[in-house]
Amino acid sequence: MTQLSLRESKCGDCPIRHQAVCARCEPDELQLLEQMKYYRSYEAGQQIVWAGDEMGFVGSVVTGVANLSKTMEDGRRQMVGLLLPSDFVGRPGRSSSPYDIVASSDLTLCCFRRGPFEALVSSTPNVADRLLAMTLDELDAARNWMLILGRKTAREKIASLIAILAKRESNMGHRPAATPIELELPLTRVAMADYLGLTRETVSRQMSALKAEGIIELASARRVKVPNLARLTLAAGDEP
Amino acid sequence: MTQLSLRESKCGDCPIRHQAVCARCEPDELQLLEQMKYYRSYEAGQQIVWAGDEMGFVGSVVTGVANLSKTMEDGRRQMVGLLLPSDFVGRPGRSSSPYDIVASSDLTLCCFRRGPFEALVSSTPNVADRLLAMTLDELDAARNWMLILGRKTAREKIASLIAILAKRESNMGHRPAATPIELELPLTRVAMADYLGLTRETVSRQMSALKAEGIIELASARRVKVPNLARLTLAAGDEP
DNA sequence: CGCAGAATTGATACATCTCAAGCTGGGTGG
DNA sequence: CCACCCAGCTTGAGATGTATCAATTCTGCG
Repeated sequence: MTQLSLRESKCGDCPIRHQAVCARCEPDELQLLEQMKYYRSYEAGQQIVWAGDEMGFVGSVVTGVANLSKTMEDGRRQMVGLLLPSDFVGRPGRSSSPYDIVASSDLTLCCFRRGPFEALVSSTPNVADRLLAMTLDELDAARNWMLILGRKTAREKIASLIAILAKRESNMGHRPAATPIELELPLTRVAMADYLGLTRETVSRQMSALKAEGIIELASARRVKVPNLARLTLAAGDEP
Repeated sequence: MTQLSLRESKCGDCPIRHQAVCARCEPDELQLLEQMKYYRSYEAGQQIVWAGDEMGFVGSVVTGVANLSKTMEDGRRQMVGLLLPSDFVGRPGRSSSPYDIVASSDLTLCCFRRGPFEALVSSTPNVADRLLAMTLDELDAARNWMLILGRKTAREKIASLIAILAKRESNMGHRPAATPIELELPLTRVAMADYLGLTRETVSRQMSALKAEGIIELASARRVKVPNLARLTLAAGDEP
């Protein structure tokens, strides 16, 4: 972890430099952030914040995957946010999180103490603008997710989730559209169930069904290959 | 409509002056908005924007209720936003809406052309800040809604929706907590079904069930009385 | 009064959940 | 090196909640 902090101490080298909340910053603004920032690391499965807890910082996911979830008293849980590298954690203007935040995989956050960061947002339109744009994007994502939760079948839900991850994966590598895509699921079956409003058993069954149809291939439970993204998108109930 | 426009032409008299995107504006800023703004009126059921359409304006709901929804090719529809007075419509930085926008009731919008509004957002931190705060609130609402869609039973879903509307209603009137609340549902049964990811028949049955249990009373299909908000909240699966 | 849209109610079908058993793969200790 | 274990995953059989299909019954309104 210390190693990581050292390696990534220069914002210029940061892997999320051009997607995160700092994306539009000019060199002088970046320097302000550089002075404020510090890294935190978490292991897969580790709880970062409990719903209702005080949360003294905000930050960006640098590497790894985290998730936001809500839990009912009787234990039913719904994931409400999936945070991939460059996504923002925490809310300026509020000191506690209404969600549980958990590291789905090993995770590194680039953090800022809340007070100083809020001051920076007020004084730096390039940060405020980027934060607004990111929040609006998240709202769009949440609304697409609502369509999945409310109206799609279990099969379509699974296909939708894999398609989302596959698209993110294929954008990273700038591949041509028709190439097969391979990816490692950053979620357990239970986490997938919590994402999609299903049970673990239904997730398993639908994964097996998609595999039997040749829409996905499974090297292991977590390693998925998508030979044809268009077919997967079709199975997800989305127009290509 | 013309009458309405005239009546509401002064921002100082506007019913949503202190909740909408203009809430934090100083008098001089308000004057800028005052010059830019214009009203649009829609009748109940009227389509405001089709998904994918060009949308040259943004605005605030002044009176009435609108909804955002997504529709799949086979006709399945999921509502993804319920816009009540003071809520913001449209997204700065994007010229088309990814959602259908429909007036659920007779509706008045306070509109701004997109270009000038975006310029104003850049130059007026009081507007930008308020817009960020409103967007973050909408994101929270969307995430609560995701819990409803993904994990609640039909009965809990109906109770949740009525509770949301009842709370909004009771906040308006500043009543003491224990008073019975009466409200007019701003949605048809079909719209409720689209909100909750159910069918109209299931909505009807669960409404009847809640009525039979005395958790709600129905003067007509649309007029609901909640004798005891705590009981309704309990039926919604939320902690009081 | 009578019509049309909205809402309710009933009977049945089906997708997903629930409960219960196995399976698999990777780590650990004898 | 093998036996065991455990968490994660898969599969099966039956229960159940919601959708679907099909009548009615309301309700507001011309």
